[in-house]
Amino acid sequence: MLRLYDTIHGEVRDLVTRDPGRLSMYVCGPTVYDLPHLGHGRFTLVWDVARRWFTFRGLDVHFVSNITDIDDNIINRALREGTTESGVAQTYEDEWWAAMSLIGVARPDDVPHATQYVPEMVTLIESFLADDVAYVISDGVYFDTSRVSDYGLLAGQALDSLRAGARIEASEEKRSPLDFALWKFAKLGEPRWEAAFGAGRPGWHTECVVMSLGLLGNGFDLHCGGLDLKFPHHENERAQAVAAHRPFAQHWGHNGWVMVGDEKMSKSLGNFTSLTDLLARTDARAYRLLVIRSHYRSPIEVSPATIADAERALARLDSLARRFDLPALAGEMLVRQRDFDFTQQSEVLVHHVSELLDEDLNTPLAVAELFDAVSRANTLADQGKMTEARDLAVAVTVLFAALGLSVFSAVHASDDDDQLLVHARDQARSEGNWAEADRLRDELVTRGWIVEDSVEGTRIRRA
RNA sequence: GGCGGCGUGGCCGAGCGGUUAGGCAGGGGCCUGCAAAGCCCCGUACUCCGGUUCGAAUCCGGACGCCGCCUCCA
Repeated sequence: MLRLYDTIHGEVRDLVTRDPGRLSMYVCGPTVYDLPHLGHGRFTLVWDVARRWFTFRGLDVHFVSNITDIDDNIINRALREGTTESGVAQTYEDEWWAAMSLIGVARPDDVPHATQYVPEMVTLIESFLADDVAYVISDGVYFDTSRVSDYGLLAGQALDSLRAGARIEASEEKRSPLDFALWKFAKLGEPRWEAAFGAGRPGWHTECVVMSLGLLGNGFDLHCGGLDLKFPHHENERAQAVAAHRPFAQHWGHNGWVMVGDEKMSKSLGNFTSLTDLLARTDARAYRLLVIRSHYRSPIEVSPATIADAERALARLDSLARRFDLPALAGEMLVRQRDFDFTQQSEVLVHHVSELLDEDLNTPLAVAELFDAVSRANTLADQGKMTEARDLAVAVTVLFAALGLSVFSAVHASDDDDQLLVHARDQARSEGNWAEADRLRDELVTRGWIVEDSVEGTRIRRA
């Protein structure tokens, strides 16, 4: 049984699915008004890993993640740059998918865009107004949080204590500081959708509840996002579902922050690194390895040092693939356990790792187990037990692939001149002409290769 | 003010009462023509103070320090 920490209950619980064998999963996606940063990178990696693991274990996962393509930040950016909102959204959505592709995050099964769901949102807001769960003030339509008796469930706080701590908001018209905008009336020149209660645009919290329920239906299984969405975003989604008398997500997952030094990386602190920048100068797999080396609910430290550490660890995995000449797995492809035949020894490894990952996605322990298996595979190979060694190495790469980490021999295309040098070196070595062999190695190194000898002859890979 | 989390060896990072986490870096050795890759050995950590226990990094109490949420944020 797969188990996962649930935010509402505050404990690891069985991940019970609405339909046997099928998992419906919604992850709050980005608002596309800027380049993705490392925090986006982490949450997409964490839930991509979850999706992949659940899939590996045999679940038929329906994975939905939205794009918020209308929002104040988008409007502001369009104003500042003298372009259109849709232009801004398109630009940064393109950047988003480019980064996702580089980082190996598989495309969701459905990618709803907020602007495509406005009529459904209007209908929902109308029903709230009819039920007096929502009210209109000068700048928009607001949700009356006092109408949801268990408001604060996700935050683990009662309405009263939340209200006591709430800071003063700009609008004095709101019945409570906690009430949130369902709809913002359009000011002059702003994008607008017509509605009986006044032309405008939807609020963020309304978008996600409409899209998740719209695509996954009542009582879908799992709703995920970064820890900072727990409150108020997810709470407000939930409140709307409650007010609409629709069963909502049965299980909630939240991932931890990306830290810079001792501070959370965030837009408001301005201490963020764009994912796009990182990927331009680093093997994207290193970031995935860095992410899965710690638990998804823990904060992670991202710095040049921790990235470099992960890159070197990755090199160890790649050298295993190189040693056994293993094919690359993962990428867009989601691997499934049932598609592989494991030998008895490998089966033991798969079993151990599965136990760790099935229990709240304990990727750090799983990774430790896998690195341990790397050593064992190399030891077996050193002892000449190549068949056993290779079986274990294959299992390691399959399991990493199940986490979306593609392990491969990073041999990039070498041109004919390089190959001539390699052959010449093999020739020199077979003749015991060490001086010439060393000279040829130096030349290959100058050309940007790392040279390794093996029983099969000289092998080169990119430095 | 309310709620939650954290403090582990040079660094990252697990651990949920007793056993080697793992990675990276460092030292020694093996292998190798020399390297590289790989293998073996080594470090003996848990903020502090009490308590429970045969035994605590792990449970309880307290202190100190740090972080986050309650506002847009992944």
